[in-house]
Amino acid sequence: MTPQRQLVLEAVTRLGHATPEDICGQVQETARGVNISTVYRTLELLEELGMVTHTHLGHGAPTYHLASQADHVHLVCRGCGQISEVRPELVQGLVSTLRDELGFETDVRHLTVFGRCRDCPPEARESAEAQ
Amino acid sequence: MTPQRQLVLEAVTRLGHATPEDICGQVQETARGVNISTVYRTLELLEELGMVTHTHLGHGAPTYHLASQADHVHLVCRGCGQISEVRPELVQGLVSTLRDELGFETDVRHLTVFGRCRDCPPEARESAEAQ
DNA sequence: CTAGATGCAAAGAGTTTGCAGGCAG
DNA sequence: CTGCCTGCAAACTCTTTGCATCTAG
Repeated sequence: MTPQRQLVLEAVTRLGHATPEDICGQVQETARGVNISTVYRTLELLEELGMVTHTHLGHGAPTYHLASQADHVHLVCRGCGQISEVRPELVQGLVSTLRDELGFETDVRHLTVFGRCRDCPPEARESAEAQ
Repeated sequence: MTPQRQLVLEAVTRLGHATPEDICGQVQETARGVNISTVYRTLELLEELGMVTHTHLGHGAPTYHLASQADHVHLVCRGCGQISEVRPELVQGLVSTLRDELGFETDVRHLTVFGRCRDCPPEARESAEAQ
């Protein structure tokens, strides 16, 4: 566990929902010389170790979470782009169904549901282009 | 509706689950000169018109479907990379819960669930790297 | 003639890789 | 000394954009 790795882990902890670039920026506030490729390599490593996970909240870069803080499902509103985290219990039904009917084990922490939130009219044209 | 657009639409129809590059290849079997940027522009247009939709089945390029054929949910196995389509009824519970509790309208056609299929042991290291 | 559509090439994000140098065991 | 880790630069994939040309109305 080198200083750089420590810093990446701290950045993920502090930021939550952070892209590799966000993380790199945060790390560089402490250690200016750290390279983005080190961040990518470290994230890959931390993910293999099961310490962080990522999910895709739109078309751009993925976002990283501490695995221990990742126990929730993401809702992304295509109207306003708002991202909410909801209790994993809300998808327990789905998870059970998939397990019972198909033997499929869902990775709940990676699950992202796209749609439209209460405040965004169904017709509104994509303002945030969340995909 | 130009010939190129017609061809893109036909390609999406024929291929299903196709990336822009796949589609471009298919189109070029009929009209050699068609450019990938035309494919991108056309897909964007067709999507605005509600004729096609896309979803993300992994870390790479998105895949496109005819909107009329897209009424299913995708399951992606992180072990073997297999993609299955399941009846949207399996997620009705989730959709209803999100609507009733949060007023959130789920876009079922865009939903992709990652996990591990019956045949892939939970421990197996990512062989297909589907994210 | 005019507007929109196309092909091409270049630019842009995001990510990965090869390599030389550095540091710890 | 050896191996892992790092920074840097280049390469790569996927996507978008600017521009000149073409074509249908």
